[in-house]
Order: sequence, then C-alpha cells, then structure tokens
Amino acid sequence: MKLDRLGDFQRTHRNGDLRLDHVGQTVRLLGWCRRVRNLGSLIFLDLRDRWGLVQLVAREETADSELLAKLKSVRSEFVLAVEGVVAERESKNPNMATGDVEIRLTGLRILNTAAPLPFPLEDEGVGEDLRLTYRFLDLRRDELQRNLQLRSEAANLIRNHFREHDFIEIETPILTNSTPEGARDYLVPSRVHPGEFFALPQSPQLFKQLLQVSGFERYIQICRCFRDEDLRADRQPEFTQVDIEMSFVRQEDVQGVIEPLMAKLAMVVGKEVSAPFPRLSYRDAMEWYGSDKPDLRCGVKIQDVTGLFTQSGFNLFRAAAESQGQRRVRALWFPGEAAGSLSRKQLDTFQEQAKQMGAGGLPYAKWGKDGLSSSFKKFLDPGAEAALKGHLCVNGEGLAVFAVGTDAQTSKVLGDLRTRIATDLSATEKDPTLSTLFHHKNAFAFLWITDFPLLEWSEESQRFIACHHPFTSPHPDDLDLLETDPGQCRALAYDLVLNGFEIGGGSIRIHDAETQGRLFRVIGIGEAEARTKFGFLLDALAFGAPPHGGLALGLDRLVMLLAGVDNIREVIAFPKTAQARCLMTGAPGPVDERQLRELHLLQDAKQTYRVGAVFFESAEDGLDPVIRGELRGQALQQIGQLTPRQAQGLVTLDPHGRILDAQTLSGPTFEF
RNA sequence: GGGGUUGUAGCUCAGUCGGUUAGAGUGCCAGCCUGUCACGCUGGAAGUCGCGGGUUCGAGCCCCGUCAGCCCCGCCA
Repeated sequence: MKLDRLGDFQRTHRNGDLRLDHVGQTVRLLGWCRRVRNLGSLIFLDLRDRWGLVQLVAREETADSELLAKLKSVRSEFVLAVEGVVAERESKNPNMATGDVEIRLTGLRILNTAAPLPFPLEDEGVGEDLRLTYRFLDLRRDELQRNLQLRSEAANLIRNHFREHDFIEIETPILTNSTPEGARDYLVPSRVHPGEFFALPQSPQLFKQLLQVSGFERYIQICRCFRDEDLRADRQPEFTQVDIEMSFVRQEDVQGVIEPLMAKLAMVVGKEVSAPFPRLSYRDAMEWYGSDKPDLRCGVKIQDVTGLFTQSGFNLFRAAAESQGQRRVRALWFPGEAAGSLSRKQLDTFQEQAKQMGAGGLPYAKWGKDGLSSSFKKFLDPGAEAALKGHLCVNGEGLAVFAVGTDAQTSKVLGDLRTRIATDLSATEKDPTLSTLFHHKNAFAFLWITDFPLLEWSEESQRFIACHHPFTSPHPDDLDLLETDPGQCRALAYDLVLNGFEIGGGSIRIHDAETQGRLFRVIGIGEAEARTKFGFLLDALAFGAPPHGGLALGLDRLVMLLAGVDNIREVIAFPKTAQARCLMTGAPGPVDERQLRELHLLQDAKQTYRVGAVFFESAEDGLDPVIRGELRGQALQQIGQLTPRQAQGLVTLDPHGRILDAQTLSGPTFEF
C-alpha cells in the first residue's frame, strides 16, 4: 500500500478532549485505528492517541469517493492523520468520554499500515510470554499506559517533594566495585585492566554516605540498582530505588520526611492515609504477625497457646510445652461462619502450604455448625476445649490453626497462613464479621518496622553477617553487646511496610571509623580486607563524617501497590522474565569471541592464522603418529609449492572443525 | 538448586476410557449491509497438539527427558 506523508500536518486537538463544545470546528487528529466498523455505505472508525479515543465517521453519499476507498482499506492499528468536522452524534455512547461527538471525515492520510497483531489489545488474559515478546504492542494497552503514566507522576511527585525539603539530586556511578557482603553482583569486565571487573551497584549505599561526608547533608537520587538473584513477582534483576541520605538526623527525622511523601503518593490514587504511621518493633512484628513485613489490613494476630498443653495427651504439643521455651505452640484464630465452614479440601490446601513453609502438618480446630472438628480432637476433652476457647477468645464459629516448633519455624508458617487464609476468607465475602479482621483490600496500611537485629548467625559462612548492611549503626543501648552477644544487638534500622510488602528500608549509619572497624571485625572482615575493600570509607569516616542516615524506597514495588496490581512487571516498561531474560530482545545473548578476547575472558590459545590452503588432518584417536607426520609433511610440501599469496599456513582441524593447531609458513598473520 | 503449575489454529480455550478426517469462540481474508461503538449476516483459509525419545496395532491423551512462561521455597547485606 502506498503510504501518505505526514508533511506539514499538525494535530489541533487530542482525541480524548473533544466534546460538544467543539461541534462545528474543523479538527486535525493523529493516532492509531483501534477498530473499523464498516456498515456498507457508512463507516465508523475509532481513532486512539495517548489521551483518548474518538469516533470518526464517513458516509458514502457525502464523502469523497477517493477518501472512502482509502478508508475502506484501513485496518486495526493503522497509523492515521485525519481531518474532519466535529458533529453531535445521532446515537450517543455514554461509555465513551467523547461519546457525544464524532468526526465527519474530510481528509485521511494513511501514515503507516499494520500487520494483524499477534494478540488483541483489548483482551485480558493473554499469555505473558507473548505480551513480553511483543512488549511494544503490550504497552499500547490502556492498563500499561495508565501504569506508566502513574509511575511518571509518582517519580515527579517524589522529586518535587524532596526538592521542597531542600534535598539535592546527585548521580553516582553505575560502574563501581563489587562488595563482599550482600547479593550477587552483575559484573562488567574491564578491557583496560585484564582480569579486573566493575560491578553494577546493588545500591549506591557507600556513595551516598560519602556525599554526607562531603557536606551535602540531604541527598536524593532515583537510581537503577542491580542484583543477580533469583526473581519473584515483586523482584526484578534491575530495579529502581528512591535513594536518600541525610546528615545530623535520628531515625525519626528520616521517617518524618518519608511519611508525608507517602500520604501524597496515596492521594494520587485516591487513598487517605494519616501520619505518623504505626511503629512496630521487629520482635513484636514477628511475635504477632510472624513477619517483618506484616500486612496490617489483616487484624488477626498470632497467639501463644503453649501453656495450655503442659498436661495434654497430644505429644506433639506437650513436648513443645516441656521444651522450656525452645519450641512453642502458636495459633491463629479466624472467627466467623466462613472460617467455621471451610471444607476439608480447603484445609488441605492450607496444610500443603504449611508444609511448603517447612511445617510437618497443620493441626487445626474448627468450630462450625456441628460443633468442634479438629485434627487432634481426641486429645481435646471438654475441659481442654474450654480452655482453648477461653484463651483464643472463641465465641462462635471459626477456625484455629496451629504451628509448633521454634519461633522462626512457627513464625514462618503462621505468618504466611495469616494473610493467605484471611485473603481466601475475605474473597468469599459471606461473613460481615470478617471486615473487622480483614479490612477491605483497597486500604493502604503503612507501618514502620524498627529495632531490627544488627547481625545474624550464618550457618553457611559460620560467622555473623549484617542483617541490613555492614554500615548500619548498632543501637546505642546495645553497643556493649557487639562483641559479647552479637546476635542480641539491635540496629538503628527501619523498614517501611505497605500491605505486606517491604517498600523501603534504611538505617542510621556508623559515622566513626572506630565503630566501623569494630563491626567489620565482628563480621569477620579483617583489617587487611577492610582496608582493601573499604579503605576509602574508613578514611572518609576519619575526616569529619557527620552523623547520618537515610533510606531507600523501592519505586517499582511502590508503584505496583499504587497501581493496585500484583506484579512488578506491570509497572516496568521492559521487564525481564522470572529467568531474568528479556523476551523481546532475547538478552542476555552470546557475544563475539573477539569481544571476549578483548575483555580477557577468553585466552588467545586458539589464535590461528590465515591460510591460502587448508589441509584437513584427522585428529581422531588411533591415527598412527608416523602417518600423521607423513601427512603433515606432504601438506607442507604441497603448500610450499603454491604461490605465497595462495599459501600462507597450515591449519589442523579436528573432526568437528575445531582448530587444534596452526602454523605460519609465510605472509601476515591473521586472527580468526 | 528444589517444588508446583501451564503449553492444542494468530489469540483465548475445549478435547470423554488411548481409537474415524483434532473442535469452539474470536481474530484474519472475501462478499453483503445507512447509526455502529464487542456492529450484524454469509462464506473461506488457517494446526510441528512446545520439543525429543519411549510404550502401543494405534498417542493431543500414558511413561521418560527437555525447553519456555508463571507462582513459591532456598536466595534477595
């Protein structure tokens, strides 16, 4: 098809803006054809641009015949420039913003055609692999257009917020050093320095601290970070952090800057949230919610019922009760009819989940229409049942599930089931009493988790490692524990949590070289290594580093929650799959051997020479060396008789065509 | 590294106990159609049942392996 040129055509309006006010005006519009509805001698066409949709119309009896013919050739997603007169519709469409008007076509330019799309833009539920392969088409869809628009607005709002608070935006290097702690790095080989590597930043942590030493006092950057770890629905190998750092602050000051920002961001999507947000210590969060990122929309708390089973015939529970706190029995109580009438099958799926989280099974007690049913009913005599009901505050139908084990084990199981069961129950929406337990899912429940442990014992490395990062300040009250009982030492670290997602984390940093040295020692980084890896930091701390602290927000996750979607890929223009591949570009991909050699990733051992004649010599085992020698001799002789331009070397190939040996006879060498 | 799940027409899916020529809707192509907006009507084309083995007289279906998407555990200072 012959295409028209854009020429000097200029749009006069955005498609979505046209209203009855514009009736009678001649307008020029640009966009994509969403769909043609050809009724014979009456043709409708919806034209889409970034701002909306408007209906075009042409009538056989009134329209120019050339225009009409051209219009009939238009298919979905053709790119058009049109001219027409805005008119009130005969039959209006209340579902469309521009549904009162239509454009009577007077001119049409087909700027480009479009092959039939590999998937329809309107449908939900198109396979995600297909969407990612044709991401540029996927991004035409309303939802992604909205999500990326929202992301842009959020980023702008964030920048403005910090600018209003006198923060300065500073860029830090993408090519930096690998650090010994933390996630796996993405490495970038250095061409200039053989055998040495840059690492892409997991975060600009050290740079932002150094900027405090430099006196910038309030720093912000919206920056890309990279971690080469396995992915999840809310994790990508490259992601965007809102990175901030402040001097002369306590953690309350950092939180005080973030909270109003969150309120503003929530406002963008019509949510009211009030600051200050609740603060919960790590310890309490684990005790009540079994998670360091609890979803507070669910009010159900974990309860300790260990004490009820000291005399129980149920060995599993009694053994825990007799373990003197090593192991405990903990429970979740979900009141209401919906919970009390859960089927055996549903309980089985919860049990499967519990097993996946490391539990042996899922003991339960359910009070339903027919009274008690329980996996350990035979150990629940009327007295024990009454005690259990009293302890859990059971006054009606409902479900209690139990976990037994160490705090870490039971927290993991119950922390997961808490929200999983609550979500399932609220999905049924049969039971009004649930609303008090699981607030409707549109709420935004922010909170801070504070007083994280500074260090945790790593079985794998047989040493303590930093929970947050090794620059986090110990809690001043716990400083003495650093060497005596490192596991008990709390950190001045805090996470921002929204609806069960960690959307930010930060800390007050160590700002003196001595404490930093102490911490390095505790986590097994010796003097020499500290010097090599972090010498610049230790130096900086020695030259008048101010007390400082900060935080990083996960922008992708934050926007994901603002957009109300459950997957981070929905708010990233060109995301990677769970296997960290880009289905559109195919990245990562192989590179030329020349590149590998240049980067010193491939030895030059296979280097070979240009030849005018190639003599194939079998390298299969069993070939008599004498014969091989003779063959080689013959080859050399033959080649030697050729003119130098034709014969410059001898190459030995194996049966697979791989070069085993090469020899220059004359002429210039050449790298393959 | 481990577990679960999905893979059939361009797309979304159905496909019985292993048994005839693998179907539907939609999209696409052609024709008709003056108020559609998920236009309608008629007709047509369209399949490496992810890939590779195996079992069987016979495999979309059963078995083994493998690849890819998604979810989870480990991992993610």
